[in-house]
Amino acid sequence: MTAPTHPTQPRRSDVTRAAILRAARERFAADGYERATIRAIAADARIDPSMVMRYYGSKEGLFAAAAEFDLRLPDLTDVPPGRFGDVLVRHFLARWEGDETLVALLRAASTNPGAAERMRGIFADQLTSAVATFGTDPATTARRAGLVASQILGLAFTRYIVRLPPMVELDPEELVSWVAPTLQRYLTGQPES
Amino acid sequence: MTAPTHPTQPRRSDVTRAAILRAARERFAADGYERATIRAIAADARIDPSMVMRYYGSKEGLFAAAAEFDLRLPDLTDVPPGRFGDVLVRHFLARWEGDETLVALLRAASTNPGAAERMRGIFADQLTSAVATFGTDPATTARRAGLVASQILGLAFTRYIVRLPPMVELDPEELVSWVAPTLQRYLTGQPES
DNA sequence: GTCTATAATTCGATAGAC
DNA sequence: GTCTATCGAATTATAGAC
Repeated sequence: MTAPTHPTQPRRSDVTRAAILRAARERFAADGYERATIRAIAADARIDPSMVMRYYGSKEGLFAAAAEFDLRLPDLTDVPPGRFGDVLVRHFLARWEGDETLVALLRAASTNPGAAERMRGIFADQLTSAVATFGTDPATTARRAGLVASQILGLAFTRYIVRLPPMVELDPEELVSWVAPTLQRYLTGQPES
Repeated sequence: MTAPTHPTQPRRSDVTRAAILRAARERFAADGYERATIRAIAADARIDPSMVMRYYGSKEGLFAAAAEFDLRLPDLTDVPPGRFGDVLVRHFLARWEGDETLVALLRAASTNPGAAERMRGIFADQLTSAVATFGTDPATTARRAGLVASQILGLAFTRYIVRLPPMVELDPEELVSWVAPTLQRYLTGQPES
């Protein structure tokens, strides 16, 4: 382990590691866990396949590193209660289109137990925490977060994975206007009698 | 091709074929397309792996046969317009829990292009037809069907695939009471202004 | 740090005996 | 119709030279 001459000067290995991670996210997002091969990822990153093993130990290890993800949910305490749904849909749409990591995680979660576990962690921890910040009955917090997750993941699944034509063609503003009321009710409403 | 002595007496091969299909649905539902192997399916069905190839030609052919699915959507013309959402959620929940074929299709659709194509067919054809039976503006029919699909598939994805705890623990009646109004608005409502 | 060579599996698919 | 034997390809992972 030789220290770099300057802390701001990345070592060569850091550049390689970053290139591997970027290629891995692309492949996992496009092909899913099983079909994405270390060889293909290495080819994309223009490095030798053995480097992937050297840096990440195994395919599982590589996926774990590549699928690190933070929803970066906004603090809802600053948002008018009536606009929770609107803010959340917009946030998720932007987060989704700007970072393919979550698509990779979504695809992999269907077949890879580790990916499913991470998915549960992200939506059970990060989303539940965000829902808990405003004054919801604690007894219903997890349930509300789960319902929000069901609509958000269903949106992503139909739009980015299955690519259902009407869901692909909807522009973001229309999508927001349809889905925001759903999330709003899951977050602050009551089930129908 | 020798005809059976009685039409009601299935040939031996029919029994074998049915056993293969049942095992295939189980494996595809549990493991997804790539991890489900012909060898494992054959072992479950207590037959030789080569039989699978003989009857279905290839792994793709086997999946195509195993993932045949009909949503069996009820005729909505007999349903009071205000209860469309309620009827649909109940129908989907029952259909989902009673037949693992759709779970197999859902898992496989994440990574297998053919499965995704079939998924698009099912939800773009069968569901859109059902939505079109009542007097919706034809211009919005496909969109409404797509939105319904997003919530229905998100429900299935979180409950049966990722197994998000709050979504697994919700009993069917609670689920219906939360999700029915969502579908109702997607089917008959307008987006928020 | 990087690459070559290869081990060790596993899979889909085929050929052919019975 | 059923099974044995096996091919050929692809994969993850390892060992070790440079």
